Amino acid sequence: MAKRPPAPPRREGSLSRDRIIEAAIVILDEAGEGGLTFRALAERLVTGPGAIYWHIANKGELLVAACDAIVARAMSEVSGDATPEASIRAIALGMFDAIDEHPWVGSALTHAPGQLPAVRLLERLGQPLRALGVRRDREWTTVSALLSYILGVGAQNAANRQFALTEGLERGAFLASVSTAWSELDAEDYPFARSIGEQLRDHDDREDFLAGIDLILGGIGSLGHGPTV
Amino acid sequence: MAKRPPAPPRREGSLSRDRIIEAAIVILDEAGEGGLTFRALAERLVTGPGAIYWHIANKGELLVAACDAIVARAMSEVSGDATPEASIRAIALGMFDAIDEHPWVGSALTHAPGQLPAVRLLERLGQPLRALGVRRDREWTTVSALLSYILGVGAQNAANRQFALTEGLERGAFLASVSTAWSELDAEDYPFARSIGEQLRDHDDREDFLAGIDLILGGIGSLGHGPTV
DNA sequence: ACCTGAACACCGTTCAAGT
DNA sequence: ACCTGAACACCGTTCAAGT
Repeated sequence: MAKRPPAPPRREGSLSRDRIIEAAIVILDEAGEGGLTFRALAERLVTGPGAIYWHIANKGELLVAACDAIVARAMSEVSGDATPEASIRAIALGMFDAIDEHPWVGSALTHAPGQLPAVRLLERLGQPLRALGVRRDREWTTVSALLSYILGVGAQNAANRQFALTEGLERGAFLASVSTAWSELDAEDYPFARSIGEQLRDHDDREDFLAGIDLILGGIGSLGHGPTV
Repeated sequence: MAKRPPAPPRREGSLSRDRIIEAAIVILDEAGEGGLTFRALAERLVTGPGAIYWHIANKGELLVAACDAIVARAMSEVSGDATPEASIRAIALGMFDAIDEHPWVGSALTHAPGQLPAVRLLERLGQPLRALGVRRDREWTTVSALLSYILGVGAQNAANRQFALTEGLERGAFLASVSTAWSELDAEDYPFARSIGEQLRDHDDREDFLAGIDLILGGIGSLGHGPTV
């Protein structure tokens, strides 16, 4: 008689890397970075903390994997666009919106330098940059600037959200408190910060983000693309 | 007979906010973010962990204070420059170099949104931006873009260093490993990343950073400053 | 007023033991 | 092969007790 097959089909509830990552994303969305612990994860997956280590090396790898799942999804949803500039805007906005929906991705991306999630973004930005006619020897510098800007905004958005969540403020209250704090700075040492508080109070993060992208695109455009030096 | 004065002069070794911050900076420089614990700090200051809480509310405040000390120093060392563009470059480079020397500042800055350290930087950038003739209603958008870029590069540099430190690699080895990983990516899905690995391997972080600043400045310049719309 | 250090409520990670 | 859960070596923070 044949023995039981050595690898019986997993039962519905069995653990897997993907199920763990999915649960991690839910926790991160609900409770922020501080909420993701192996104990909370184990509870949600109805198992012990040790079980998770069979599928994932450590917390860092889990964060990168969760981040990558979001970035991959976001990038796959970006549709091709008419001009290279429009493509770059669309990719950047896709990432912005993904981070807006999952703030923890902003900091996770930054903490995983050179790893898959960032590479996905880099790759998507690279194609339209080539189409723009950026010189080969300036490709790295140029994508790198775009990437740094996108990650910079993302990380700050993440920090803002985290701060507001910790303090128990919503966005409006948070901005108001910062704006007030700035307006109370020393008049002699901080004239600019004092005067700009108003613009801070009712700005639009998404518009500002896009304006920054356009500044960089403007800089790329004004460089000229000829074979100079 | 007069009683002992109620507040005798502190003995040399007594604790103070400043001494704590200084010690924190030393630890952060030597051991990175992970090395800063209240126990390590207490040991260095020859006291107990509880004593520190008399002078500082919590770890977050300590990090912001340490970060602020570095930023204040860096900004005070930036000298006034001939043109607004040169000033902005000098401020940005001053910050870059400070983060290069104290990588943890890169992430600390990002995690303290709207707080004093970032405001110092914002203030310094604001003056030359006005001199550049940026329209009043675009001031926030413009400094914000510069700030996001500077913080973005800073946070990534911090992450790179942290990663290399954790992995026990120096910069060259780290770049080589990333470059190799990229060149081994799927040829169909990652043509750009594969081809750019070479430029990554021997790039200069400081030059790239400045090139990004110049792109943004170029974008600001090409906008025109007139009273349009 | 300022400091001490034990104690509390957590972490990430490991590992013998089970199935 | 995969899971369990106690145990280890840490954390940040608190607080009664000291000076």
